[in-house]
Amino acid sequence: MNKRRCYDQFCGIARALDLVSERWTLLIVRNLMLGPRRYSDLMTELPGITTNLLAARLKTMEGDGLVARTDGPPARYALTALGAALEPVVVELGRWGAKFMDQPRRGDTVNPGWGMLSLKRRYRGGLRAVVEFRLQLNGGERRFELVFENHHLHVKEREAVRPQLVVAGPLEAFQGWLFKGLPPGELHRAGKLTTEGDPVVWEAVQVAFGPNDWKGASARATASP
Amino acid sequence: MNKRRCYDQFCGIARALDLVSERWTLLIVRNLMLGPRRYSDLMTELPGITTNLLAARLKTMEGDGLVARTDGPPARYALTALGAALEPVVVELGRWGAKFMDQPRRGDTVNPGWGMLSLKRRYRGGLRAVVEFRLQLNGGERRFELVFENHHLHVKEREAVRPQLVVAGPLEAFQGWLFKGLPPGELHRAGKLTTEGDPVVWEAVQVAFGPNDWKGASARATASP
DNA sequence: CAGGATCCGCCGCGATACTG
DNA sequence: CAGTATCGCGGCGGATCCTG
Repeated sequence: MNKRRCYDQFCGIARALDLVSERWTLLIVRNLMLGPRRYSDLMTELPGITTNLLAARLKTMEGDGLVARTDGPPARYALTALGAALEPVVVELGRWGAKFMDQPRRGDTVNPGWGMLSLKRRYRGGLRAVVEFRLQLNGGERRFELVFENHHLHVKEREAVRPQLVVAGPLEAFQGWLFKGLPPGELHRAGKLTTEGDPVVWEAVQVAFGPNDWKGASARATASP
Repeated sequence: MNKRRCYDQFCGIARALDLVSERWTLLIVRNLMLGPRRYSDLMTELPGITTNLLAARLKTMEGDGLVARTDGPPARYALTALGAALEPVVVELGRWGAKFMDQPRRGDTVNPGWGMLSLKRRYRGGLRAVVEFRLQLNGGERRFELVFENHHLHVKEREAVRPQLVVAGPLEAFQGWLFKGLPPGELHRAGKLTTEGDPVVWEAVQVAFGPNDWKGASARATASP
């Protein structure tokens, strides 16, 4: 018993897949990238997963050192340093998968948090700031902290600590700006984005996000002759 | 019939996993990254796969546009541009998996080609050259073409076209140099590496490969507080 | 009610045998 | 050489049941 399926190949890629290629594992990592979550949070934010699989995955991921369970109550699951180091893998998967993201298909579930995570691969670098996004959606609000470092963007779902800029508005306004390429000044139908804080940072944030590389060749893609 | 298992989430990561998360798929991509292969080549170079699964994977991957089958004889499978665009995903998986590559475990199969591919993530950039590596191993020789561009290293298993440098030696000598950090001048037990061509390029190649980031924090890793 | 555990049916997977 | 056919098992999905 308890012998897991593995490739038995002396290769980093195969070793990695031994640990993360089971179904749901990388999506759990994705969701935990926004911050620690409770079991029930993951159940609702991972549409389609079943309780037995979530429990099993969290157990093996904890055993492998990818996530740590902080005893509660309530118990929370968080990425360890090892699990967080999967971020480049997840980001590159998202970059590649963006080619197929023209439209939501019927039956697709949508989560604003996933869109926030996709900003990681669009950040062009060169900014240093802490920004908070407040997405208003039917009756609620979700707050994301964006920490821009020189070559990396951190995104967490939580209140930002001492943000230099707060951008607030309905979800549709953020979508229009970030994913449909509308200038923030022309978001009439979707409602407007309001900002509070340093206008210089606001300008820089708009510049810092590259285009959504829908189907286009990715910036780092290999040219294949 | 023919409805594949998918996550039904409007998220690039989930979309990508819908296409490549089945078992063996990314390892087929890995092996094809070295160049086109025949069915029987893949069978021998993917230890553990069974013929029914290889046939099934190649069929769905061809249907998804990841690989193209060139009618033979002999028929060959090659990555399409879409499939080749998975390279960053595979490379980042290998970077993460390198943390677990201290030693081959018993039962592990080893393939020098996988080691050559791992050089992609270790290339520090800044070089422009075409180099050929000739790995001598029990009774045979395998030749790899390394094309160094400013920010990217191409690796194919084939004779290099007009290489400025040829490095030849037993497999163990390459392993000692590239994976055990021995200076090429001190490879006495493993046999020596001989070079032919531009000595300036040879110097630059030795500098161009960063350390094998065994367990260490990767250069681009996210620092997690 | 949060946080799981248990049971069952199905299909993806692995092993082997067989075919053009 | 390049696959197809068949079969058993275990991972997975769906549902229900337990326990603080």
